[in-house]
Amino acid sequence: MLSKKDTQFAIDQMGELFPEAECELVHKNPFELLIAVVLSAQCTDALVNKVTPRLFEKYKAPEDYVRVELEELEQDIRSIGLFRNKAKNIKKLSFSLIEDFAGVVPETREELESLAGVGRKTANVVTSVAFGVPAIAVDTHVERVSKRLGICRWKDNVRQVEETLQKKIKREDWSDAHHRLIFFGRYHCKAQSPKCPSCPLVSMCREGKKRLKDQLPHG
DNA sequence: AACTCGGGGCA
DNA sequence: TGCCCAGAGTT
Repeated sequence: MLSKKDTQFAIDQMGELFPEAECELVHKNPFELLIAVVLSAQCTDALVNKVTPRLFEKYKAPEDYVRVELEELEQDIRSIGLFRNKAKNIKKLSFSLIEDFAGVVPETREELESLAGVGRKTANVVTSVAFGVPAIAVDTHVERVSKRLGICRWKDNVRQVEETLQKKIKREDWSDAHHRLIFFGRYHCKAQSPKCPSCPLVSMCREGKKRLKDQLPHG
């Protein structure tokens, strides 16, 4: 596995490659952030940002989502993938917020994870972005990059990936590191054809060296 | 552990 | 135009 020092170096390099890497969700309150992150499951933030302005104009509070007809909510988010699941989850989640949390978005990961449509990744994003609790949300980009580079082990589950990253990265750097890993994974260390030949990290990357040697797909 | 949900992006 | 992407929930 990559040492703490090498991990830090790798993440610095990602920052140089993508200086623009930062949070793409710009929502003022925790409730809107929560809805936005739930919507963003399995699709890009850019796509979510297309529907949220209209959505948040129409729905201000959990009560608004509880009251609306499911079909109407589905229509309001239909340009996003998995809109039927998401509409259902948002209605359930809003109901739970009112019933269990007095209409206020809870601040702990455990409480957030009890809400429909909120898994570990979404919960981590909400606690870190809305409540300033440092966390590294492990999405598929973060997981893939961490495994390819050898920051964590191949067989690690999401939770182990998260723990390893938090151990190897200084707490005050978690937020930056998170976004750098995501940008690097999305645009450079892509799932299908990672850009190994032009990657500043191949020399320390087990997977990169292997892909080049074995002529595995790479761009 | 595998499958499902579904539109968007890219080859 | 068809393959691949991205999380959470269900079985």
